[in-house]
Amino acid sequence: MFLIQTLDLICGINMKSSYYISEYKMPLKDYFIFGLSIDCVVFGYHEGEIKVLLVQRDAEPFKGHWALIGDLVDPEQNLLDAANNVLEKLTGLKNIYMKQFFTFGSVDRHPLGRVVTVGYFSLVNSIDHHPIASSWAKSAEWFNINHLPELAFDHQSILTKGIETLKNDVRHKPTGFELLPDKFTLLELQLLYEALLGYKFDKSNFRKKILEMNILKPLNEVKENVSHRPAKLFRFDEKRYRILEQNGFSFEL
Amino acid sequence: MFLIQTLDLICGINMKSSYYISEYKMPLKDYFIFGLSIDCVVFGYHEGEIKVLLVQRDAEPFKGHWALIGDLVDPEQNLLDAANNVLEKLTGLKNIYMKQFFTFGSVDRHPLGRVVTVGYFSLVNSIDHHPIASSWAKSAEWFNINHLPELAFDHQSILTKGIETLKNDVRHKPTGFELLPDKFTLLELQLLYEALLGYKFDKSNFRKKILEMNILKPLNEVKENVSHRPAKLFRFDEKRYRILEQNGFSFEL
DNA sequence: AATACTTAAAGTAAAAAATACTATAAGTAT
DNA sequence: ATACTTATAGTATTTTTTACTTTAAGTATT
Repeated sequence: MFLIQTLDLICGINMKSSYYISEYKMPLKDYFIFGLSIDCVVFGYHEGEIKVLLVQRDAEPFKGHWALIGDLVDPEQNLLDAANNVLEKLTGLKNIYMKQFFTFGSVDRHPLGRVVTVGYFSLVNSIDHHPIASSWAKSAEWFNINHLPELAFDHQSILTKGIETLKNDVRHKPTGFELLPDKFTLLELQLLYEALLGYKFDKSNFRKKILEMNILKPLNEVKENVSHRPAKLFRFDEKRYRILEQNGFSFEL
Repeated sequence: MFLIQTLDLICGINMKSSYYISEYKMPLKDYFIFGLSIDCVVFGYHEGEIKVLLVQRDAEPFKGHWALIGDLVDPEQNLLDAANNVLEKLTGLKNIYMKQFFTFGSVDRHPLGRVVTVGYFSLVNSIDHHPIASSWAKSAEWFNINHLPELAFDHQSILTKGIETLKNDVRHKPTGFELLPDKFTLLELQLLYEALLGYKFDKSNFRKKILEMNILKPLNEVKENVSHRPAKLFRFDEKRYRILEQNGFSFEL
């Protein structure tokens, strides 16, 4: 499948300029020296705060610094598969919401050579799972996105861009639901959106607005073990949302 | 700067697992065989239609098919520089609005090997400039985005994603201005947005809305050579927009 | 020079939506 | 039984959006 070994041969029969515009400065195979990695911004939500999962490096360079979870991509692996693998290895979680948000490719960003990294973010509701078992990281921790430590490599800019993308998505798509447990109350939803957007909603109006959208499926259950009137539980109705979306509905809060 | 030649040496002294999580299946250097390319979706606007610039391939594979403009990235070149180069080589245009929108990395997407491509889109107002001079393309043409020919490689999906991103951006950011000449009338702006969004605005209300945003600078000039009352010309005031944006203003049409 | 025609630009009333606030219901804890 | 907490429904006011009307300012024609 990979023809790189025969590239020079191909070039020999004048394929050099047949694929692309450039007059190449060097043999075609010298263009095939990029490394590709995934860096994953894992968001969680706990007690009114948006968190991000970081691991502490136990090896040089940047020993002791915190970093995003990431890994080199195997040349036979698709990007999204690689991203899912990275997350699964660290947290054991599968089938998590994942979204590619930006690709970082500064020439100098990595000491090993020209490593281009694709940034993904994922939204996780079970903030407890993070069994760390890695040869290069000694611990993993959730950090409030407003109180971050110093990060390794260019992970600060990756994280910043990831946060920016999340905050932007949240305003126009029902993104946040992935951060809540499957069943949630309207107040829990409101508090999440307040944390994400950074401002308060009027309780009554928030309820009205979100219910009128018709994207929540009411369950015949109520919150248990609360010392006050228990609230009804809802579930996000993704199917319905997709239908509404196709008919021109747009989610706005 | 590039340490790839010495990677195996490094691996020899047990750096293998110090950067990343994985226990690698093969020598580290075998991960550095990716090619990286840029594919650029060039949007234009002419007589009420949104257009995209395509070139026709004059070489196998996909000879005769239309394709996005693109090229391999030089290992010593930053991504955005590479994207700007691609555009400049084909159109001669510099300092064009460019935005990275998605990275495509299917294992099988390219016959030369594992080539990951970063998708950019650009917005161009001078739809006339496209002096084609290339060894692999015989012509360049603007296509209405609703009437596209069959495309080479996976360019159909890249283009689709690019169009989707543009249409999405347009609703929440003042993106479209780059498609108009520097000075424009309110009706011209309205017609552009109608083409981009696919529905009509009430003229009077559109004017009111956009002027109240305070992101247009009125000029002391009017449209010339028209056979009716000439409209005032405006210019997009990007500086002002940035300030408003930081204060929480969000562009919505 | 008067008239017709086209588009610009301003204004206005009705409808809809967002907002702020009030009242009541349904549960737990003491 | 009473106090307390949160859920849930409702309503009146303000603001925004929408649909429509009127007037102004230019060109082209007769």
